[in-house]
Amino acid sequence: MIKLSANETVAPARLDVTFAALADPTRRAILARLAGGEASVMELAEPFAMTQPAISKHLKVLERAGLVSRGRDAQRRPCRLEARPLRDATEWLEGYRRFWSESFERLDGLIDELKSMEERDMTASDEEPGDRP
Amino acid sequence: MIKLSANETVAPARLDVTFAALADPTRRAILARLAGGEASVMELAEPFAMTQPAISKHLKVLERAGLVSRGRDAQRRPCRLEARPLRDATEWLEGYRRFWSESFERLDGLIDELKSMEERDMTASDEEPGDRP
DNA sequence: CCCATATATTTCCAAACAGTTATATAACCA
DNA sequence: TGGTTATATAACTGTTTGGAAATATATGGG
Repeated sequence: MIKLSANETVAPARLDVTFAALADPTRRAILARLAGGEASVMELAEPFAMTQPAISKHLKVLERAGLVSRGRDAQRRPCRLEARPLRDATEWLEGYRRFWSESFERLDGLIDELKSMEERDMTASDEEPGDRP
Repeated sequence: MIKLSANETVAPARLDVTFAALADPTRRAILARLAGGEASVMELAEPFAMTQPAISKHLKVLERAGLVSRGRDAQRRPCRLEARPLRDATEWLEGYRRFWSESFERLDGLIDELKSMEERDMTASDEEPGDRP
């Protein structure tokens, strides 16, 4: 099993907003776009058949979820990907890896070993009862 | 980068319902409970300050998302965890690993190598433009 | 058959959501 | 200053969601 110590858990409310933010294809596409670098609201809105205020709303959702941060460049408010909540979500999902990974034992062993090599800076927080398998 | 071939992508609509299902703490707690084995609706409802129909609704959401399947045991409808959508969600998130994993290169190399050892049986499907970073 | 148990369905409500249009703010430029 | 561009906010609308309450269905046991 992947061992996640107490201070590596994520507040359930944050997972709520993270998963909710990811549950929309427009927002996932925005994240995908931002994975290629910063972009302005206009640039982000361009591929979509949607008005600019709608995109601004989506960005606010992403911002509230901590998935996007914004700067200031003249009248532009460039958006940047903030992947930290994605890591938290991934780690929550990793708790279920054994249910679908056939070579879970080996894979987990290696991931676990490598995890310990990374420096981690997670904030401690509580978890609803049994939110971890 | 983690290489995901075309037939390993997941239909965006499925990610929609998967992430939406995961965006609720009650449903995540139900999944956590099912990670310990099958359970009836009554057993699942017991820890919550919520009526049985509410739990049945949550189960229907999880079922529509493919996260839960159900059997029949007399008047009980035991629920079982189906982790396949969790794998799909995890794999989508893996596409962003390089944005938060410091030792991404090494870790990715190993995961990728191990991935190729697992037998995969994914259905081919399209993806919205740019839904992958 | 009647009854109890387990679960599902229906109806209703309030809140949240995703989108629109119209308007406001903010920063630059001439 | 006034105009233009970029973005945000407001007000409105239709749809979805999470929950309660009541009722219906299904299964097994006397």
